[in-house]
Amino acid sequence: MSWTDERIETLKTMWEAGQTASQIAEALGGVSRNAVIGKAHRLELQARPSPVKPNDPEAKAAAATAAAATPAPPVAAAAEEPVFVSPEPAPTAPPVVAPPSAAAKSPVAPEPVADEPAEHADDPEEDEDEDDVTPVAAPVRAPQPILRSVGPGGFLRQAPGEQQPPSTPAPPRRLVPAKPSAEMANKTSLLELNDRICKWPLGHPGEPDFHFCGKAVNPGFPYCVDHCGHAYQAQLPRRDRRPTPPLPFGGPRPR
DNA sequence: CCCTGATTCGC
DNA sequence: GCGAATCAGG
Repeated sequence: MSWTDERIETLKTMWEAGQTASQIAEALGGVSRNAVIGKAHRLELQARPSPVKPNDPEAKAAAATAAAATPAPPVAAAAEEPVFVSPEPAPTAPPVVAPPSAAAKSPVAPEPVADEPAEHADDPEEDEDEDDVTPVAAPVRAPQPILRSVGPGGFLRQAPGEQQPPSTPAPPRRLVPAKPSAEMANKTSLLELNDRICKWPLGHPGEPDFHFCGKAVNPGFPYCVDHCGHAYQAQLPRRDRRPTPPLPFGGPRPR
């Protein structure tokens, strides 16, 4: 897998939005977490809270040397660049949400299917399943304390099994770490992705109307039922297989 | 253990 | 340029 412009742009966007390297790697597909980190550094996207001490260069150098001979003596110091959070309150999604409209049409990007209001989001017996599917991405990620926001369906559902009591009063609204773009009012933005809303991208990263599907996921998958239908397709015999891989984020954009 | 990002270095 | 291996912190 190579770093196309689109992929790099997605990487930048997600990195700056504070997504973890693992999440980015998963979203991009075909690359490892390390690849993402490595690329991010090559793009000079660094400056993120790192587990590793930024201070004490000698110890770090020592450690690095222990692993492999490190000739480079660290130049002490480097001014600490404080990380700024946007002083403006984050533009949060409005409580009322219109169903996603076909905002961006592209021959490459998945198109939103005609959709009904999410009155009945889950039919438990919807099987596009196991035999002979091409796994594009699978593992579900542990939930992260990202701001919860309404999706196009109006609200988010939980499977009965994973109900969590509202023990914590009000999840504090997280301030947007960087570059909030205001015009995405109704759209599910990168910042609102969590493990239970559909991550199917609509439009192309970097474009103003780029957003994510945002419907409730097909449990166990990163996408909603509709988009799982796009993402996981039965293997056809090789001879008459369609030459169009439905990878999100993948395709080169014809301009 | 799991996760995270940082760094190095062979390719 | 790329990314696996390896590191260290949480």
